[in-house]
Amino acid sequence: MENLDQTDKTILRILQNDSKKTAKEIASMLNLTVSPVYERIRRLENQGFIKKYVAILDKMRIGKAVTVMCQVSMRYHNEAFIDEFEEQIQDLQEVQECYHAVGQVDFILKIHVGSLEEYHEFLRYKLSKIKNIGVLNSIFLIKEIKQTSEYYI
Amino acid sequence: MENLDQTDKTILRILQNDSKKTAKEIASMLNLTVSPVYERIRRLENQGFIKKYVAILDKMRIGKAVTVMCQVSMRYHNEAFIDEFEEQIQDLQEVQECYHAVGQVDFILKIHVGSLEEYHEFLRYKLSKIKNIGVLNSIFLIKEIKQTSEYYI
DNA sequence: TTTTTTACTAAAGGTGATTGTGCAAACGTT
DNA sequence: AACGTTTGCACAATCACCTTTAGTAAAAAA
Repeated sequence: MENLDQTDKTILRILQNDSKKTAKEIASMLNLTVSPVYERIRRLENQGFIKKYVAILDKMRIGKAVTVMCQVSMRYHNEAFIDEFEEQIQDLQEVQECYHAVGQVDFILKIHVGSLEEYHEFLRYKLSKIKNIGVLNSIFLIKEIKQTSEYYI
Repeated sequence: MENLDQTDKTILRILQNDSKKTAKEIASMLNLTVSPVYERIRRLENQGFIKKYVAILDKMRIGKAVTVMCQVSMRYHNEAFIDEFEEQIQDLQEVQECYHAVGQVDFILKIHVGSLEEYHEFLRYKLSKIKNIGVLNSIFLIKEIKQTSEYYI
């Protein structure tokens, strides 16, 4: 019940790369009929293996030419400040990802903006407004070597 | 032709969060009928704004409990070594993302594995096998504050 | 004004999603 | 070995939506 067999894994691999594939197409790739494939997909959804289906946009096409990994360290590490930081990050549209890290930095943020000017404004008028930020370190990503949402299973 | 109007942007925002939404549902959200919505979606696909549709898995559910940002600097910065690195990264299943950076480090990798043990093996038997790697710095991500594939448009 | 473009509504045919039934193989138990 | 249970699959039928086409209206350009 809990485990994924090889067929499940193959279905997940296919859907991670193209969720528009029909149950029919997947079935013929697996030498099955539609219904077992359909049932498996529904089970994978209901059991939470598949979290959601999304469209992936071309970031250059929509004018997000600049990607930055922003490393943030807090000045003081008390719970209230941390909570406040995490809350405020949610509302920043430029922040696509934010993680609490362990090591040299406290947080790592992935930022998408249209230009260096926009990034400057993001830093100056949004990120810097959050209290208690100590060190702030920007690493600009100038080329995508590999970029996927797929997990290997 | 080239630009996105407000309707396009709303459609893209909806599809970035749930690509299973039907044209019918989107149409009713926008107070439109089905065909203009459908035509716009097809146009957004054909013009490359929408790159693909994917299923997003729950990484904990599929046993990828450990996420690491791995910062790599090369020993020598000649083109051949760089190209070789970029090629070999493609084949590493644990690497979900890899970017060429500018600043203190040369590359940033996002790694997903099931355990610290697995990460150790990844470093030892896969990443370290790549020639010319100098500094290698692992930052463990212990909590997702924000995690999406959506671009704000 | 005329032409062209753009975005829309409406309707219809094709296709896939969805569901139910039944079969067959595998497994566990007696 | 025989029986019951479970699991996974095939088949078929219905339903909903996708997809396309044709036609209309409004706005922009000539």
